[in-house]
Amino acid sequence: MKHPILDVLPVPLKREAESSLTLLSLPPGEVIFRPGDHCAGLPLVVSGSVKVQMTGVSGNRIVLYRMGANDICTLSIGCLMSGHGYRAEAVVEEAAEAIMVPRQLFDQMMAVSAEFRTGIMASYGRRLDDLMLLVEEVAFRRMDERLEQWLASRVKHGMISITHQELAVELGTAREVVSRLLKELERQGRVALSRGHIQCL
Amino acid sequence: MKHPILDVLPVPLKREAESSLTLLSLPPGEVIFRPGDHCAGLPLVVSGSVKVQMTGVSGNRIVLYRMGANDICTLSIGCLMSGHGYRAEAVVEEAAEAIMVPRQLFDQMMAVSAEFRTGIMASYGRRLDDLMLLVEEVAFRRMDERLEQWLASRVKHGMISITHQELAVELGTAREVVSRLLKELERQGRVALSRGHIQCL
DNA sequence: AAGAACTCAGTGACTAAGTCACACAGCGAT
DNA sequence: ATCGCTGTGTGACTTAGTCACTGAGTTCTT
Repeated sequence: MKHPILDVLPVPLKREAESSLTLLSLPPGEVIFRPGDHCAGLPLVVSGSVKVQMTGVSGNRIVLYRMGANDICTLSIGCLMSGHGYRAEAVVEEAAEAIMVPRQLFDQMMAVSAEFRTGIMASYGRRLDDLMLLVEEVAFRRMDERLEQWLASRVKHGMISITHQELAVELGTAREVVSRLLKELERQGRVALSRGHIQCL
Repeated sequence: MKHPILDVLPVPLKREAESSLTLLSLPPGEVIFRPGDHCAGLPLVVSGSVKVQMTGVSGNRIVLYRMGANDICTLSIGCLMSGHGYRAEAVVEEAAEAIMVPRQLFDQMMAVSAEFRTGIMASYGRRLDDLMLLVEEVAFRRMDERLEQWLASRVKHGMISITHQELAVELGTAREVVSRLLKELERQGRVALSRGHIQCL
């Protein structure tokens, strides 16, 4: 099976998982779950990239975190256990492959393997850490710094394809703020702007 | 034993827990853990109130959430599992009682009881939800609304004992901002201010 | 009891960020 | 070429955060 958390399972259970679970192919733009949705099982991300974002009462959105290869959708466990609907939304960015582990099988895995439990809990811990850092970032850091850091962290060949609106959702701010900060960077000769693209120099 | 999560355990393990675990008394102001601390075990809060806050790179602090009676310090599980130090700090507000479950015993409980596992995971889910709501609040909601809501949520007999600085940490903003907003509320005749106290009218 | 030392609160001046309203540019469809 | 849609630029204004400083209320000293 293609997800490392399954490799820690004892052989019989691993076999069962391999035979009963299928690899889902998720095209970019696909919405895996939306606010209010009920949780069908635990998604394990095998490849690609999925962003998790939430919409506030005000209608504003913000990206909370991303999941990549080998990640576990920890958010789903809470929904699975408490029966609440999701509060956030998951959208595929780069075409992804995922495995959906149904609740019953998940329970079995948790019961049987200490290593599996540790993996799940550690994943939870990381997510909690991510969110704590995000709170700090949103509450205290300057937007120009955050923007530059975001750009630096995901340039590919000096070029990024994204609209100002999308970038605003990444940072949890308004489109106008992003436009103005980018314009200032352009004036400083640090980037070149064109419709839907940012060229980092 | 005094914490409900322990009641779901099978009798032998519950007995063992009752005999080996002691109830810790924590006076107000006591720091249960600080950033960087290593995790000794899973704290279960039996009574009282504990706030969890973090300090940003800028030195600013913000309260992330509170734990009350019957809560589980979910944050500790991540540290326990991954071996990382804490990123936040826990401070006792109202004198609290807590039980500290050492890692080995916690592992045993997780191994033995499905109900215990479900309780732990559900607690994790709630904490994630809290933090997601906090992100939204900090990113998008107006400070005056947040301040009024905070006051409304914890008035006792119309009176609150807190300094503007402490209130600023609750909301993740600057002391001056709190002072100004409170002064405006006083001008509107909604509160009466005195050193260290806010009287809600 | 008087003064020193400390904590808490108030405020002006300024910068950063968010909101609102609107103009206009790039691009695809007809 | 024109229309319509989406994306971007900008001015004017409000809200929030920062800096520097004053002064008021407490507690400690002697």
